[in-house]
Amino acid sequence: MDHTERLHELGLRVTRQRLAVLRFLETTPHSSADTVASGVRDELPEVSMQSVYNVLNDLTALGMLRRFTPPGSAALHETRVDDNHHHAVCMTCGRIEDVECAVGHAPCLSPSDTHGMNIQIADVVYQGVCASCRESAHATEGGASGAQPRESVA
Amino acid sequence: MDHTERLHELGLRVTRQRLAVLRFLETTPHSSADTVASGVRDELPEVSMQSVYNVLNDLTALGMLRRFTPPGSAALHETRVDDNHHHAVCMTCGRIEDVECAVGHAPCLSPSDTHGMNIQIADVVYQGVCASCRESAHATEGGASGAQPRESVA
DNA sequence: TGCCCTATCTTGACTTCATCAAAATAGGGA
DNA sequence: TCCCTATTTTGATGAAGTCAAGATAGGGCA
Ligand SMILES: [Mn+2]
Ligand SMILES: [Mn+2]
Ligand SMILES: [Zn+2]
Ligand SMILES: [Zn+2]
Repeated sequence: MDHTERLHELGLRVTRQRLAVLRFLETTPHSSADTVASGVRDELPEVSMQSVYNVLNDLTALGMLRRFTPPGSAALHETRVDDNHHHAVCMTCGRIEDVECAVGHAPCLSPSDTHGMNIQIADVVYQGVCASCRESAHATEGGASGAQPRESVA
Repeated sequence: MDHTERLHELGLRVTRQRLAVLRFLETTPHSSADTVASGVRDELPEVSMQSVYNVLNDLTALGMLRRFTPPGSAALHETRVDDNHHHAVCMTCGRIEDVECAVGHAPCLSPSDTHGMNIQIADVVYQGVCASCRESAHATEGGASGAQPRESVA
């Protein structure tokens, strides 16, 4: 089913803004509202930021988009919904990879003790260091150049 | 080991601000910077917001505190570190519960395919509806009162 | 096809959460 | 106790996102 059909199904109007956002996220998943706005403006120069936010919010609420928020950055969006996959974020360069669920079908939707909560979503964000960042860190061995995590106390 | 000792171990000065933040989070986990500031001001009325942010950032970076960011709200903090437990957030009232890891010891630190990333942290945020929110929703059955998820499109 | 209603979009102000920079303060080693 | 500098305070600034009101344009229907 294409985007137009799906929007109709949901009782939504098929606007250029909505289609442009959906098309953009189809080819560029894990995009922030800013990134979506820039990308969408290639084919539709006049879209406002507010419209991007509106579209992202509405389509996310209706399950046509998925959103997740990596620590320390803006919310990201993708069209891949309904498979409850996870995300790995590089702590050094910010790269993001999809990670299939480790435990089988609807994994991670069954925590050990939910304290009576009726769990509907499991957002899993792994943080680590990607291969290329490990290499460049190794290359500069103890030096102060190259990709660095942000400085800390003391 | 108490907070003073631990701060010394880390080579940090033992300040009233740091101790107050640690003491407050000991009894009130899952607190935002704002909540921490309010709580800390009971015993130390002069602390600045900036100091609260400084302390939270520094102690988090050094592993003395843990931080996680539930979707749509400010970052929360706790003293319970090193056990990689998870969190369940009620989508209606915002209540937060600790959830032990489902899969054993250092669970969730082993996703199926990490795309070469060296995983160090697994942040798992479950979203659902807590027992008391289910009840009050049931009580008002289709009505427009009571705790409601925020309104959506159309 | 053209009209009309209202969902959607645009504009512009505003909120919240958080960081930056520089001067004042206060740990803690000598 | 004195001094150095880590830490705190103060005040400005930035990023991400929401709110509200008027303008625009989908799309059902004559
Ligand atoms: Mn993804
Ligand atoms: Mn916790
Ligand atoms: Zn990387
Ligand atoms: Zn609840």
